Amino acid sequence: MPELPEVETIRRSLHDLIADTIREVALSAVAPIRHTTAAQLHHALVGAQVEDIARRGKFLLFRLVEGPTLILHLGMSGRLRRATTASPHTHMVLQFAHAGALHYIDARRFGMISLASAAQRSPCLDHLGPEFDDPELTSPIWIARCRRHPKLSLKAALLHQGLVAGLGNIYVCEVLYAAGISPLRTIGATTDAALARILVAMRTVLTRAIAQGGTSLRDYEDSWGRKGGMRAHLQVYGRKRQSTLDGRGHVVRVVQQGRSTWYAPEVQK
DNA sequence: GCGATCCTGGCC
DNA sequence: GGCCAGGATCGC
Repeated sequence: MPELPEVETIRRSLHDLIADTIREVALSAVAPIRHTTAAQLHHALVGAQVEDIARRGKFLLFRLVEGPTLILHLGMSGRLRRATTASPHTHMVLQFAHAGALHYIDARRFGMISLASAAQRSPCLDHLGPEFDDPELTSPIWIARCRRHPKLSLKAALLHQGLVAGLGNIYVCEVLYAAGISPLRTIGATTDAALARILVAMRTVLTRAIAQGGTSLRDYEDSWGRKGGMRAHLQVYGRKRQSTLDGRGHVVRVVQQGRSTWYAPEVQK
């Protein structure tokens, strides 16, 4: 469900947990734990103080004052909620000394709960590309990274977390609309100038989406249950047989790699 | 590269 | 009943 702007919004909604201490950890029998065990999670988390909460791509990182980092990915349906009553899909509850309970809820269980060693090495994070706002991601470096994947469609390339971390289905469609380039075009058939436009569009769209608190289509909310406002600004995503929001084209849906792509052929070449 | 697969739920 | 869903991984 959540892409980078939604995960970033959730991260910001957890600010009051920093410096708080985890009193208890409860894990469901089917919690999507990866690369670690329930026992290791208990050992690492109970009694631990939160140093800070960071984000890497779509991953949330709870850095602890001592010990490893708790890594959460929300998959398609994952969410974090302040709550007192567990739902059937609550897989982890962190009970904090001051802030109360934080519930990790994930009906489809595509998300993951993991630990990174103190050295910050993690199989989850190792292959991620740069952050969209990394100042070292200059236009020439971006173009060079793209050129490693000449056969990939732009849709597939931007979804690939190893190229740049954090984009998902909504924002790939929106970025390519903002750049005026077809999602079906391959990188090999895309000019340097067009790739540079994509980098600019990515930064513009994601920055705006974060400012809007993310996109709430169905059930996305931050940890306090607040919805995001970006949906009202989407140009193409989900607008089947409608015009684009700005009225410059009409939106069609095609399927790439088994996933819906929304774009406006008159505007995106 | 691409499709299948992991899951549950909502909607037509 | 079938199709669709903010994702990522693992096989040909």
